[in-house]
Amino acid sequence: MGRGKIVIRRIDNSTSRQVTFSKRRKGLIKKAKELAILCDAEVGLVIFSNTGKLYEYASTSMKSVFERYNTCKGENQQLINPESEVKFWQKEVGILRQQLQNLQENHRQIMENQLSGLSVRNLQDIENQLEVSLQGVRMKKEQILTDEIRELNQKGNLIHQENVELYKKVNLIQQENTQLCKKVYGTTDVAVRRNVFVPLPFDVDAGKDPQALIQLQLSQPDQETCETSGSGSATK
Amino acid sequence: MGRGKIVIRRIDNSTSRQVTFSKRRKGLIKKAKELAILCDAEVGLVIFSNTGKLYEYASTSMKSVFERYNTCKGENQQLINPESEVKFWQKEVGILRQQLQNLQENHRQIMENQLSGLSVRNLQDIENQLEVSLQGVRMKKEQILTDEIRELNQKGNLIHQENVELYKKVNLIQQENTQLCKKVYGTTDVAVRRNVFVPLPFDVDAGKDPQALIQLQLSQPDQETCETSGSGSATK
DNA sequence: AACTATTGATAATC
DNA sequence: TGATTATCAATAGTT
Repeated sequence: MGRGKIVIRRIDNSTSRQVTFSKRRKGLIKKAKELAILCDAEVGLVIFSNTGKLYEYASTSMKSVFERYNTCKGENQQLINPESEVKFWQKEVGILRQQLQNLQENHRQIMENQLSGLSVRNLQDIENQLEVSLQGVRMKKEQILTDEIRELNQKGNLIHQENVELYKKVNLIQQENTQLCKKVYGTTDVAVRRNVFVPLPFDVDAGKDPQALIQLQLSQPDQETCETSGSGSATK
Repeated sequence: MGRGKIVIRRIDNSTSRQVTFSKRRKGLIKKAKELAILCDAEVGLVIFSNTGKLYEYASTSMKSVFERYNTCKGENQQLINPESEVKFWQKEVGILRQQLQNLQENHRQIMENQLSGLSVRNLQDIENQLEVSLQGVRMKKEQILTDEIRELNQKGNLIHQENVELYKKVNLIQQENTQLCKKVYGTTDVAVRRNVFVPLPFDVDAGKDPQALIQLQLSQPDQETCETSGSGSATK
């Protein structure tokens, strides 16, 4: 391809080498371009000179060529270069961002639930208030009941005392009767003396739990024995 | 360079294009090699065919070429340098990991709070159970009270009836007395007839709220008028 | 860098 | 795809 054939080995002469480098480099890049154009290929060419100078050609861009190269090769051997490292970290960032979003969504929902939890607490407050009110009602009810019991006991005692007095009077009259009978017939009037009234026991607490009574603070009359005889009619 | 000159533009004929690609690709790589050897250069060549197939040549290694390329370029323009890009993304990952950790810690605490919230619910359950128990106790108490009231009413009625009967007997005996007195003295015995007993009203419900009584389901006796007398002594 | 003799690459063809 | 070859581009050596 020139005035004479040459063997392909490093050119010792520095000048010749540089000259050849210039010529061949230009030719190489030209042919790379032609290949890319003629054959619709993506071509990347990087040349470092002996002296460290960079020459390059890329039909598209060097980045594109590198990435495509890594994609092709990367399926076989990972971690060939920094580009793939960048990809790796970018992927990591993507995953972390997704996780963050999920957690934040979760967080939001929990916060909403907590708000509803607060309303439950409010409901409990209301319920407590209701309970207080109910307790007031209950207290009043109990008051009414104990009052009633106390009044009933008082009335019972009154009636009982009346009975005792009546009993005394009956006895008194019977004695009078007896004396009268003696005077009239010289004997006792059997028809009149047929019954002697003995008070029935006024025992309202029979079978009751004493503690319940204490709790109720009832003023119960003491247990008594009394006799009763009855005939009654409602009048109101 | 062939049987005829060609213009450098995409070869429409697919077959021709592929053939040309083969030949020129080979030639290009050959020349790249020659350049690297002859001129002691570092050369990297990447070729993607129309069909996506990868062909490559690197005098040293593709990784070496890429790294050297990036080093060269990176010193001039920072943004292209994957090294710094990697650092950037690593930093980003660090930040995101920190955020994730914070959120997770937050999440954990909230979950614990929710657990304590559940225990509040448990406490409320317990409280509800307690309330049920209390209601049972209250019911029993009311039952005791109403039973007591009913018994008192019954005893009251009994005593009232006794009073009425005693009253009748007093009247009867008085009549007898009167008759006897007439027979003995021809006149009435004043000493014996000094008192006439009239039953006191047996009104336990006076001043009470009728609705309260209905609520208590008390079996109240009809309001009556009655007279009572009492006397008592404890025995238990 | 220019010139050119010569080689080598390759387009066209089979 | 490979071989052939006529042709021309690339370039080694010279100036």
